[in-house]
Amino acid sequence: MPELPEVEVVKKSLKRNICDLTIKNIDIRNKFLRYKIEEKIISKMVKSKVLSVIRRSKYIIINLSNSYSILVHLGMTGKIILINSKKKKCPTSFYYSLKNNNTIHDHLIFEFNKNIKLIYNDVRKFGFIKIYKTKQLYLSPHLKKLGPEPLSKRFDFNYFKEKTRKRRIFLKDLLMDQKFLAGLGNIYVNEAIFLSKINPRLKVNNLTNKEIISLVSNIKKVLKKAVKEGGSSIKDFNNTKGKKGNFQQFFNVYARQDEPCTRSNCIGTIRRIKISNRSTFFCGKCQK
DNA sequence: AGGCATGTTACAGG
DNA sequence: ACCTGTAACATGCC
Repeated sequence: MPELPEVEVVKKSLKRNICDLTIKNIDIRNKFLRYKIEEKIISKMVKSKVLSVIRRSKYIIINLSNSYSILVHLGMTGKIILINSKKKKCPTSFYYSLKNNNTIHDHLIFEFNKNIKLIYNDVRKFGFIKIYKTKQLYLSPHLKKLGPEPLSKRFDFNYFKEKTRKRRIFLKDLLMDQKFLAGLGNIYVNEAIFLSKINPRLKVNNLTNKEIISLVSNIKKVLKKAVKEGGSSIKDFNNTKGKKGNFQQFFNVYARQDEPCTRSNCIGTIRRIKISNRSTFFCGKCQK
């Protein structure tokens, strides 16, 4: 589920649905996520109110009225599900009433007023929830070293050029590096590199100015489009209401190995290789 | 049975 | 101290 667009979609929904609500209870079903949940600390959040919900990179931050913040990362398979137990038409309530057997990966349940429940579900448990003093949040090891937001003005040609002058890694590894740019993952890196017609194994110090300009532009473009389409759903549901994203319909290369290149006028075939042990998709013809 | 999966980070070696 | 590459984490699906 979770690269920048998917996390943005979840954040938007949380913003709409839990701002101003008060936490009434926190039920810890399984404290062994990526980091062990400290029951004592998390239970201190009860009775506080949600002031705001924001996103930084692939992290969701829930700011509370008690001067603490909840930092959430969804890992590979983390999901946030919202349920309104009063509304029979609430899609997730419906889903939960049907698939009663599917709650084994519900690790945390926040109960708010107004009959709203927030469930943190995570099959692989690579995700986590941590509590920080709001003031110290950005000093946390998770947020401290992150590069700029791709959709911000800080991420531009000059930044890209400056940062890559001396580096000798593959383009794909650079874009996957959260210290260089925060929020891209395997899907959107593959897609952005395709749009710019560059070979993912090009060493970054060999990028031309033209190519850098193109990459900056296409990274922003693909992320905006993906957010607009509700993110990508590879399997299972995606947003907090159990609704799938649509961006997977717009994949040009991701998971399309052996298919003809999607670029008009290109007769190439999409290949799959490994870069740093992650699947990498590109057209051997138009991404030389 | 073994490979694969939207991610991060601890560690080793340069 | 910085840069780079590798392995590990836990679970499910082909």
